[in-house]
Amino acid sequence: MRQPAGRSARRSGGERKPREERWAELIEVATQVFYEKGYDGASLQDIADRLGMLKGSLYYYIQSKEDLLFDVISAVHKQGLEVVRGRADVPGGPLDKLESVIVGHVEHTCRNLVPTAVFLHELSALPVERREEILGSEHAYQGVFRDLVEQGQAAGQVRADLDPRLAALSILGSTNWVYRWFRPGGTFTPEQIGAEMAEMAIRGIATEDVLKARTA
Amino acid sequence: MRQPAGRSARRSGGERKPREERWAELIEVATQVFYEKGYDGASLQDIADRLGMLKGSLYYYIQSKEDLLFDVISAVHKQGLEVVRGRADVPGGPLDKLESVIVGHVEHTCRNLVPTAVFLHELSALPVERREEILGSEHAYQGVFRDLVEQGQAAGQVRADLDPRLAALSILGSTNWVYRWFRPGGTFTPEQIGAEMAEMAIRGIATEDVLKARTA
DNA sequence: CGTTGTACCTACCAAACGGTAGAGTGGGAG
DNA sequence: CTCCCACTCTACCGTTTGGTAGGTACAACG
Repeated sequence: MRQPAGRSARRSGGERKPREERWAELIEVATQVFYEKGYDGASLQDIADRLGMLKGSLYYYIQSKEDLLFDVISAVHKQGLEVVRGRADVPGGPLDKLESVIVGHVEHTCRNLVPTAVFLHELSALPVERREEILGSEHAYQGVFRDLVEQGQAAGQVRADLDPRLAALSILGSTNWVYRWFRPGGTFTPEQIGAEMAEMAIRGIATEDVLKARTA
Repeated sequence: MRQPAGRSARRSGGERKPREERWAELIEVATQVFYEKGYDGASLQDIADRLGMLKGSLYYYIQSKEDLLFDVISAVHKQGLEVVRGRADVPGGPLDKLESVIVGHVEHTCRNLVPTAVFLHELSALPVERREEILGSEHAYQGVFRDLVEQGQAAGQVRADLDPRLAALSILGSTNWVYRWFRPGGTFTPEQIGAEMAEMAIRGIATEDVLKARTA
């Protein structure tokens, strides 16, 4: 099949959309298609079909398929990073901050499930340079968590024998994994999930003193 | 380019390999290629090239590309499940079992990094029926963890207010995430990582009593 | 020596892929 | 009324894809 050719004769009614609005639609549709089929499994034909557009017309908006993935991923990553960094600035001790960060991170993941899944799953489809352009060479996300763990250790609130990087990766693992099982309308709300996960994570790394104070 | 045609005239020397040995090579190469390029991004041409074989010849061994992915994934999943189930039968209380399960799971992941990554990353490339054929309809892996959490609660060793499924998913998240950052020869050995992660996970869900006893 | 079966090659398909060039087409501005 | 240009379509390209049909060299066996 060269081109569908069926739905030609100009989409009836002919509601023309302005550039910005159409671009937003493109990103949204592309995100959804990448989510369903993966980057390599998705074709520009799929995306164009859902937009009621022909494949070639997409190139009025994009330069390449890869650009599309890049835009999808960098948008959601930037957004998430802002959330997490904002939460790290909340008043209180390191553990209070960490709690806020975890809750914020989980909520953001749940509320942006599809783009987040694309980010976490398809990042590897980008060439290394563009990947690092997004992540920042020293893994910004991971850094926020690790820094808070270290601050917690300095304050005597986190077990000193713990490796901060390992602890950060453990917490990031459990929270990032959420994108694989969370479905809106399930048993728990994003807030509940965030709260429970924060509780587990913090108890997992805290010193005895903190735990006693926390329970009391 | 139709076919390379360069290395024709029958692979010189002509060391013929018996079926079983060649099959093992195929699986190993396919696993590696799927790991590097993803299932959709990998082509049978890639795989055949690395085997020093022509694309068409692969069909002497397989029926379809999908079969290859299925075999890779189901093998490593079965193996991992055996490890985890075996560890769950270790003598001791629920938390001792859970600790052993976590350590075993992490070690297995680290020692089978490439196939595990393919399993966790490309499972979604399989059609639902075959996916469920592997996982078992009620998520066998997750079940092991959840059961242990519930047993822990029954024994008063795990906080009663915790949702067992959520706890299991949290633990599975942090341990499964390991495939994304572990590299052999890094700072930590699989044993160390397993031990630390088990410690964090168990402290995260245990009751105060258990924690006091654990420290002492 | 002839037969048989294994393991691979040759040569090909139709379909789909990402991408390009250029021709409309309709609405808004002058 | 006209002209412009934002936006989409038509028609195509070269390449690669998963997959197939039939042939062939070789070793083992009777």
